[in-house]
Amino acid sequence: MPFEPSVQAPFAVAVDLVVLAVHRSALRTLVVRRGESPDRGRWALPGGFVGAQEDLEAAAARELKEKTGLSVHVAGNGDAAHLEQLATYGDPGRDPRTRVVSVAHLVLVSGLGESHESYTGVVRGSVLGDAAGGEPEVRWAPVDELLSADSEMHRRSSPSLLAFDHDRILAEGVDRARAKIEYSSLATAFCPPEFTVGELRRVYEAVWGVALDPRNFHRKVTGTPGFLVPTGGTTSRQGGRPAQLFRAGGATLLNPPMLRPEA
Amino acid sequence: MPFEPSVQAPFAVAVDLVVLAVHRSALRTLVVRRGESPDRGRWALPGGFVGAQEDLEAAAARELKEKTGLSVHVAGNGDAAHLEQLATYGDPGRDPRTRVVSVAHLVLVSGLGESHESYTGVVRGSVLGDAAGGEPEVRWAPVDELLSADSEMHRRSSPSLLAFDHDRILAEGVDRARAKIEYSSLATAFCPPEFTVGELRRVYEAVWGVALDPRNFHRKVTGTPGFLVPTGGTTSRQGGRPAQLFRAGGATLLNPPMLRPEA
DNA sequence: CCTGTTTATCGTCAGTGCGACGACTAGGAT
DNA sequence: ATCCTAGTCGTCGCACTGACGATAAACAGG
Repeated sequence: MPFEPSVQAPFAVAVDLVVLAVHRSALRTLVVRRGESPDRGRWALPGGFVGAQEDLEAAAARELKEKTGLSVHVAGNGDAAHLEQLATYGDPGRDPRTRVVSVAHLVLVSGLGESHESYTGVVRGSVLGDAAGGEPEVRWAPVDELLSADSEMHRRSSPSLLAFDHDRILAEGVDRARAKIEYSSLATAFCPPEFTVGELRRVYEAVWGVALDPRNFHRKVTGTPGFLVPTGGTTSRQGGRPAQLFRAGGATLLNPPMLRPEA
Repeated sequence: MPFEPSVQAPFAVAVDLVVLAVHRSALRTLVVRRGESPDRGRWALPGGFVGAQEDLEAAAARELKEKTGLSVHVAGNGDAAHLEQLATYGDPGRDPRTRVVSVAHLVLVSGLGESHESYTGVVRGSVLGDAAGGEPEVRWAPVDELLSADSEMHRRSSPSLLAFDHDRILAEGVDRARAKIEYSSLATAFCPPEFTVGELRRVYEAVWGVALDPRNFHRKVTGTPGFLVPTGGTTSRQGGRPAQLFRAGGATLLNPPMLRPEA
């Protein structure tokens, strides 16, 4: 009994965003407090419905722009964020209202400005007033909190912190980021245009949640051709001995990869 | 001007399948000849629309069952095929009829039975009669042909062999498979339940399109704990000295990975 | 039976890359 | 001056890989 294609359900198609940044040695993600009816008041990943003539990637970029003001150069090493498709979630019943198929996207933004004020400012400064009138509540939540709450949910079967199936989406987005900085130069997307080896190392440490040996890390990244190009300048914004500044090089794939400590 | 969610277009949601197998030292994919109006007569990836209350993965498994008769153990090392989500394609205009968002899936099936008859039989034997009445034309096409035709398309701007944007979907599916057998034990999904080291090596050679040193390959796979489990039996179905038979072990991630020759 | 062919399996050896860690450098703070 | 912090250069041993020799166990054909 083959499925009959002429009977088609009314599908809604949405995009959800896992926006990741490293701030104060923590991997953080952007969450918004829901003002709408299902899961009202819970935190959720930013997202929205796809327009009738809108490309999926364009919808994701538009949502990002609305929520953070950031532009994306898709797969481009420009001044903007990195955006890529993550996975699609379409369980019937994941949204109690109607059948919603949501295409999740992963966004990596530069977040090394350590001042908390200017950091949240990148969100505050550009959120357009939503239909509800007031500014939506937006937060850079440490991923650890959200995910450990998730595993705690498994133990005590308490409801998760995030609405819908957004825990799972976040977990898979974080997994993807953790895996991808291993074999690509994507970690530089978390850094400002110019950065030091130490700053890049702190990105890896925050994303992986491990400590890396500064000497071996330095040898590895400076020894991989095309990964980093020195700009000539130095900075001492971290204290200690001034460090060389680098830009991201042309290489996107790291071969051999950056090894993540196992344990 | 934020996008207004209340205005929602009529989306159709479909699944497309990149079904890969290794047969006669070639990586092949399952294509069906279209009998419907757009691109009628062209080859296309198998696929179909998602049911109103149907999960995406369930829809993919159903389509696979209808087209090949194969069952899937999702992420299970059982007797059946491997299925995983690949990516979602939603460009407006990718289907001239209506807005179709298609969730592509990757399926790896065991195909080492070298008899061509029994091999196509796995398709023939179980295709349910489609609405059109006759049996749909189904073919295991070597991936090289389809993709080289694709690159030829770029040179001479001739229309591609596959309908819609299925060249791109196939290319990304093949890329995923090529990348994934590098750091996971997924290559065993191309093999029957019991197989020899040489058979596994020929899978790698077919998927990557390279020649591997039999001695180093043997050392590598037998030296990785949890990758292969000897069953005790031997076989000489390949001619030459009889080889030990193995089953896939519990390990799913290979660490260190199987290295793909660069050049 | 002997020989060539095919495939499987075991070893050897040199080169590469990584983890562990010592040593030195160049700034700021006290 | 002395500590403290962070960056940078070296060294050593180990693990793994690539190249390749050698042996083993089947079959085909003379």
